[in-house]
Amino acid sequence: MSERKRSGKVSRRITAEAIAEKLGVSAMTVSRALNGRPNVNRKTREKVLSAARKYGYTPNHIARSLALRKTETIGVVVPEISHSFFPEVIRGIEDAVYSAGYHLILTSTAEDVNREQDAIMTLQSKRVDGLLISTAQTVTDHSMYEETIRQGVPIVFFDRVVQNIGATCVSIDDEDCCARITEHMIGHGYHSIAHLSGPPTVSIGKGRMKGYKKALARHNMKVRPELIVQSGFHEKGGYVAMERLLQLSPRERPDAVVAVNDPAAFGAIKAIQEHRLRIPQDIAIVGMTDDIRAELALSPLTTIRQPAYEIGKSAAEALIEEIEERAKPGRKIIVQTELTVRKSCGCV
Amino acid sequence: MSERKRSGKVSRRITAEAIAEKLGVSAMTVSRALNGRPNVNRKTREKVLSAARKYGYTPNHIARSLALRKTETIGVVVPEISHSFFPEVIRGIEDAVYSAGYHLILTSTAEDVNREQDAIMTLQSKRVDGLLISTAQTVTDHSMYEETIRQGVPIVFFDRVVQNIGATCVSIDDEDCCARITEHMIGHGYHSIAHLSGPPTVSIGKGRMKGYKKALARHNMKVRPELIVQSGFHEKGGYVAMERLLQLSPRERPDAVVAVNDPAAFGAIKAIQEHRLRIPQDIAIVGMTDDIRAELALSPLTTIRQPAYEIGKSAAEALIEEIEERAKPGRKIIVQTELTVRKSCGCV
DNA sequence: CGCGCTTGTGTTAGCGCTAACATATTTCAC
DNA sequence: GTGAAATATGTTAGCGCTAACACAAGCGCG
Repeated sequence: MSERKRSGKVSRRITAEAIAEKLGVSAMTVSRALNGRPNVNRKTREKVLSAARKYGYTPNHIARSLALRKTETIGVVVPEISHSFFPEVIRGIEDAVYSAGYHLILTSTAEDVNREQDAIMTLQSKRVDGLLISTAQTVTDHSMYEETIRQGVPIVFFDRVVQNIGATCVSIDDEDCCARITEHMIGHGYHSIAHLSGPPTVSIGKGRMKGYKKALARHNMKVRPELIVQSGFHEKGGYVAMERLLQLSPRERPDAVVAVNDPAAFGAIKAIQEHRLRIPQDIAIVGMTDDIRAELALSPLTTIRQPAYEIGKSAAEALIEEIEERAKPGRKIIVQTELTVRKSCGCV
Repeated sequence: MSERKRSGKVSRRITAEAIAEKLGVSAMTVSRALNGRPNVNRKTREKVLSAARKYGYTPNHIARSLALRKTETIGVVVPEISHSFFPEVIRGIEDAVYSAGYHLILTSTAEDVNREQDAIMTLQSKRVDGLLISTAQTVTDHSMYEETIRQGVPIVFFDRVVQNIGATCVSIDDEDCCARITEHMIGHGYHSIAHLSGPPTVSIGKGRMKGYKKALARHNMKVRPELIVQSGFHEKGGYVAMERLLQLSPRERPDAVVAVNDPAAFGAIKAIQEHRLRIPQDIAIVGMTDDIRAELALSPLTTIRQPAYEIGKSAAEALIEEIEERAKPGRKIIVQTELTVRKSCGCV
């Protein structure tokens, strides 16, 4: 029990062992008292607790994690944090995680595959007990996810999910959503409905495209390939894609647009307005997500409300269940959505 | 070197020591090779690296942290994550932290003092190397911050800062900002300018109030107490506060409103519209923050752009400098702002 | 009154890593 | 070729905690 420290910088922090020494008990007794384990005399426990308070003891979670081989921390990997969707998801995650006594290491990948790989690696180094991932747009190789799971670290995907590798996925039913909102447009009597689509590499992009086509098919409407333009998930892409649609001759031009999400819709709205067309009279448009800006838009955007908070919360809860082995991985959890009708679709 | 594990659950993960054994070298050599330290034979280093790759070795950062007494992790405490300001700040933090090789544990307090205390405690338990804090609205007792600093954990406050306890603060010049935008209103010729104020317990609330009064004073305008209503930082408070102002008799009623931030302004706008008053003709209004919704509002909101990303980035950079002892704590870092003129003030 | 049982506590060792020191090997000047 | 410096590697111990086992004392019970 050497009193020397190796580095000059002496840690001011008191350890459980130091408290033990002061009280003339063993470190183990202190540990037991502090963690509320049984088999500690009431008197002893009180002595320990009051000493801990007195000396400002903060348990060293790092040492604890090393000894117990668990960190009570989960890693979150999101593609971005700027827009309203992910913060809201994170809020849901935070709440669930907090009440289960876990913590949250947040990494964002800026939609970059390399950064995502990097993030997953370092989160593993930090020995997170599990991972919550929404994939970057360009990810196509899933081997790292599989490897992570094989190493015993459960993953729950949310929103942008990866099916078929045995991990639990939490998302909305993209296909159904998009079909519903497309049918809403069909119900309005539009007959030339365009789709600004997401990248086909991402589950959401694929699912929504499928829903769009399905809705058309159900009403015997032809899919016109020139009316499907890939916009991606961001405003800028929506703008560019819409510009492209507006180049079509007036006869070919769509009278309605189903955008893959709200930000893309905002971009499209900007393009439509620049062409001095009216929404919804000249071109109606709807989005999906319910971005906080949707209500404020010049022509308030009809959209599918995607309950970001609930997605985050259920994903976190599912992950913690799997970490604590109270549930098996590989579940599909669908979060309910609802159509939020405003004006951009042509309703009142 | 017992081969038995205590728990049934055997860790599949390979350790540096296991690699050492396989290669017939010592654990130390492996450690040196992996960490790029000098004094390792080139051949040996390559052997180690390729073995590490081959066996899928992930360094155990927990053990490393324990040995080195540093975690390369910083704790972030924010009051909320839903609105556009904090996500943007976090993005700035994330970028700075990522490029310095640190990581980020995020906690949000929901504006609750107890949750904040709790968060700081557990972050300390996790032995974060430093803390980035934006205080909850209701915090008045600063002893925990001081205690944390005394324990050797640097804190950098951002946005909602705590002065005079020796910690570095990163914020905008609240007083100056609010004075500028108030003077902008005075320049428009409004002579009955109200202020929706933040809570006086928070640096921002105090500073902006001061700026508002200063601007009036500079132009020999009287401060009329009935025109100062506390709204807090959120939409709802803005709405309620504005309702109160609208109860005033037409003679006393303000012709312009300076809101403490954009969300409060949005609440106020809602109240104004419900009273069928026009913005800016009947009542002009300005905010501060530049919320993403500001541009989209019916009468696009004139505001002071508060560079959230830069605030996050400089705060994180400052903290890391202090952690690495390249800078001393107690600095005041002011981030520049700019007036963003739109329509709600009466311009154009 | 000796047996097992419960309760309280201590001891030992190990989680996986790395600093500091110790030792072996090579390099090279003169 | 010899001593000193430079390079490469090993050994020991410790970061702060806790599981597993060991042990001591007090308990009731037939």
